[in-house]
Amino acid sequence: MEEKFKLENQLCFRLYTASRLLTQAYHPLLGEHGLTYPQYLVLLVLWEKDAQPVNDIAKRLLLETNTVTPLLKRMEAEGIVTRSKGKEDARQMIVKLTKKGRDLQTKLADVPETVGNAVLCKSVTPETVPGLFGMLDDIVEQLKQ
Amino acid sequence: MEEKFKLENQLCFRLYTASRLLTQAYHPLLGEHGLTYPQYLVLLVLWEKDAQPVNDIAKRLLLETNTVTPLLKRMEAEGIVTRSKGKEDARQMIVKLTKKGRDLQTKLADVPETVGNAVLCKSVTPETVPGLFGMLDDIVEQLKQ
DNA sequence: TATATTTGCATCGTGAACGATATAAACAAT
DNA sequence: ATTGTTTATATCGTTCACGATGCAAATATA
Repeated sequence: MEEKFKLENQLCFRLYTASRLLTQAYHPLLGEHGLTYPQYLVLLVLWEKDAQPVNDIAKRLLLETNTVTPLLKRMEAEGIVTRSKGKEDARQMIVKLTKKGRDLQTKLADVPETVGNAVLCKSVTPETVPGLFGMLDDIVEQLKQ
Repeated sequence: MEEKFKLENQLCFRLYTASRLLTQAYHPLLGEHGLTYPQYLVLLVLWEKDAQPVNDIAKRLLLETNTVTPLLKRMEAEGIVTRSKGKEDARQMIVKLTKKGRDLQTKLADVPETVGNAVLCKSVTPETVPGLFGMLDDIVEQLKQ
């Protein structure tokens, strides 16, 4: 009854903490450009492929549309994206980058490396990261059911 | 400019997703008893050591007190904990488990194993988990600065 | 073609997270 | 003792997450 409830034995608490702290490491870099971390994730998706419906963005990030919709509306208010009804399917809202949204990619060019360097330590190195990625991917795949 | 911005190359996105999905796995088990995952974390802390000030709980969870305070007030409203001014230091709020809070430990006895089994997969096994824990702990330690 | 179902998105409510700020108690330094 | 500083917690505002629900467009079925 004791050991299994110890915080040190919980995978979830570690993931939760590591995720929060690493997200915080992005904060000063993104905040400079008025972005939050989830908004940055949306940009990553749109930089890969512009003009996507809300649903595709949500699926890519494994989020619900009711999380993504208000987030996109804030990004629209900031002039980073536009949202317009789909031509062939009027239910869809197509999200497109504005020039400002595209230009952010150049401005944020150093972010991945800066954050990447911030986490490098004894057991997390270019050699061990692929193994870590593999385990996290397996966990995600397992839990997507 | 391309590769480094790919979602698949982001450690943070993996941690963020794995954390969210694993937390979701707790949801049906905890919701049955009216608990959220962060509230469950507070219980883990108090089951280890009852009667702690807000600050000690927050530090243990690496959270700010402005996150923990409203959370504790909700738990107090549910009758899971009590909050009372400290005797020797009147600034502190000492958080104690009620009988209901202590009894939850018995009721939630199966939770760690149930969730633990849910994440087991190819690359995440009793043999590999210590390595994963080590890397996540290093990341957390690194980012706590 | 009329009706039913599904799909895509939005709205609403609740509970975190967290930066910024406030307040009161404890402690330190005159 | 008075003033200043630190410490412990609380309050406020904004932004996620996410379950539940609503609605209109698309699609399937009768």
